[in-house]
Amino acid sequence: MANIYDVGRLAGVSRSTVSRVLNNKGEVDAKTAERVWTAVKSLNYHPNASARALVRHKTDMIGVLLGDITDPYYQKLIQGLESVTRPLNVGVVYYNIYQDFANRKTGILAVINSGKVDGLMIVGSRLDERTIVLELLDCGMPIALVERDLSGIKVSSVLSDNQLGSRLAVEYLKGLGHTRIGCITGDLHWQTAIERFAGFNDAMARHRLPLPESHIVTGNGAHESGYLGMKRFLALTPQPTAVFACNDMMALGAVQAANESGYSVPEDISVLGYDDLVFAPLFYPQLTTVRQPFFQMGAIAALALIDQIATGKQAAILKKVLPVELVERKSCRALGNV
Amino acid sequence: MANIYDVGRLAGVSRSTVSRVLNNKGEVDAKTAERVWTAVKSLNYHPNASARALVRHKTDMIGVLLGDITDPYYQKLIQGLESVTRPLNVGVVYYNIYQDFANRKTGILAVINSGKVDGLMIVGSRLDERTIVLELLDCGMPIALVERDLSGIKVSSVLSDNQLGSRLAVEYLKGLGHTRIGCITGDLHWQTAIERFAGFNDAMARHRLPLPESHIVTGNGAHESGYLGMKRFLALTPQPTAVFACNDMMALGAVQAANESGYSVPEDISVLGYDDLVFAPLFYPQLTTVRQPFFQMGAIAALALIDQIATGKQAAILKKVLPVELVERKSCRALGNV
DNA sequence: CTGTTAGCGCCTTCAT
DNA sequence: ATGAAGGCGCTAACAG
Repeated sequence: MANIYDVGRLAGVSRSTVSRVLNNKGEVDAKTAERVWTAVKSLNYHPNASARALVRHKTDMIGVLLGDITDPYYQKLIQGLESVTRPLNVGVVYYNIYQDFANRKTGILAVINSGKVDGLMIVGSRLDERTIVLELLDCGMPIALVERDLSGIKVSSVLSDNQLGSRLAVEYLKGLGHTRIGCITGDLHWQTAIERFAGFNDAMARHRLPLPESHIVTGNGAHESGYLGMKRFLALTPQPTAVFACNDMMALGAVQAANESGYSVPEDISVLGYDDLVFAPLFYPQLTTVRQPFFQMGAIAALALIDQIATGKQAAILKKVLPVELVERKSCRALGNV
Repeated sequence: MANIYDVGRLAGVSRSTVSRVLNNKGEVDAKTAERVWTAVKSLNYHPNASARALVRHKTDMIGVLLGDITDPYYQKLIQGLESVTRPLNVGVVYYNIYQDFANRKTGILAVINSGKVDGLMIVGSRLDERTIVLELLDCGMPIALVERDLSGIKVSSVLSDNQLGSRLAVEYLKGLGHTRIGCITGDLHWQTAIERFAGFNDAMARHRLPLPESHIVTGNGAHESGYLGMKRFLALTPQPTAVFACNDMMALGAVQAANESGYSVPEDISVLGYDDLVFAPLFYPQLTTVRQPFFQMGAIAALALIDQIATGKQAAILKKVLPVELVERKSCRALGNV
């Protein structure tokens, strides 16, 4: 593996000059530069990343903290964030929390303090993990939060408008003629879930739609809890005519429960999801759902983080709330001709 | 950020001693070691990764080349590989090829040559990319292949028995009484797809099941091609009574097409998938499918790679073919009482 | 058992 | 416009 010294020797210049042309810094004679480049090419030279990181105090890597990278929930978010990191040549390392933030804290701190990454993106986190996030923030490392807000703290965060999303859902369903609407919430330890549920309650009240307690099931975001929620609704008399599942995973569970019980969606009961995961349109019936702009969120957060890294630690403060939209597909139907 | 020098000063020892206790190398007086550890803790010291990598010529990072990390196809594979890397404290960086291996080659080479990773795991790759893989291999970097075999080349590779999988599928369907079985193949530029298709043909012939050309649709692994394939089968007279989709994604597409055309699965037509993706049981109907041992494959490949890294470049040669199994769920039914 | 010394490969003033 | 020299933080002989 050739190093910068070899290149210099082959090009007949000093290492400093090689470094200059490689990094486009300082004035270098065009002829010399060319000689250097040909040497670089012929030696198939690539600067050693560790050496460079050591002297620059910068690794061109960012870390991403998330629950589990294999969760479909993160698909578009990752695509969005990589869409900005790739062209900038910054690498990304994913750290799976597996919903065990507290126990993984030391590992994360080690990563941060060992200088493996220049900044950290934290996607989601439970409400009770506030202090952990604050500790991370304390390290002086640039940080960007996604789907999580830290009231009173100066930190970049990008969110989507969950309250709006739930309102759109309710209004869409109401527009279709539904009045008995059930809701399966997410895990209420999460900011996102709380906001969606609040938005739902709010919209139901505003539109004077009845909301008996039996029409609310506290889920946890998992497929099974959607399944169970739907079973409960199906046992009611009268049944809700529509179910708002606070994420797509639960919506799938709900659809499965309905099917198994001999009901079909949307003929017998409508199901509305939230997130618009990649597979939402691949399902039968294709899921009508509230689309969260994951791709943008990932991209914006990455941009904010990289900007902080470039300009100095935790300099740029931004709170960005993105709008959401309802994507109409096939899992809800208009009432009226029942 | 404290460095090794600070620790030494606080503990009243030289940096070498600190290094020794940190790395458990050489004999160190227990008392001294303790003083060092307390200094380490009180300073919240973590060795700088870049400096360490520079002198050790080892980053404790491995790279993973795959199509797109957000593809559900990789879920369990990643879980498996991380299950071995995490306890060993080796980091992993994912490089998405996005089916554009050739154009990303230079980027990959840069990563390799800049010493960002100690080894490379390559998951899949098209047949015509053989030379690219060979080039990568030429870099002298430890490499492990997954779902790809390089005939005549010394390289670790872990595969699953695709031929067996297809045979199991055919035999299962035959056991259920099906004789008219359609097949939607994957993209035949991929080793995996070729093997599955070969296995299917083979098993059909061995069991003397009729296989008119119309019962074979060349797909590409995507949802839509499963959809299209099913539409073609549905247009046939007589229709196949069962469809073997060579991956779950296409199986979903096939189910959707059937549903849309007013047929239901498995009552009117059976659908059998391949892969057993995480969402296979979350679907309605729950997908009967051939399970590939992704988790194990990822783990074994990671182990092989790490072993190569530890013992020396490209030392261990291994070719491991893992068995597959058929997971019976709800998308196929027995014929007979039609 | 512990300290001294010499780099790992690169970037960056400071001279020239 | 270019070279010389020092140092980023750490590990690994080599002395003692």
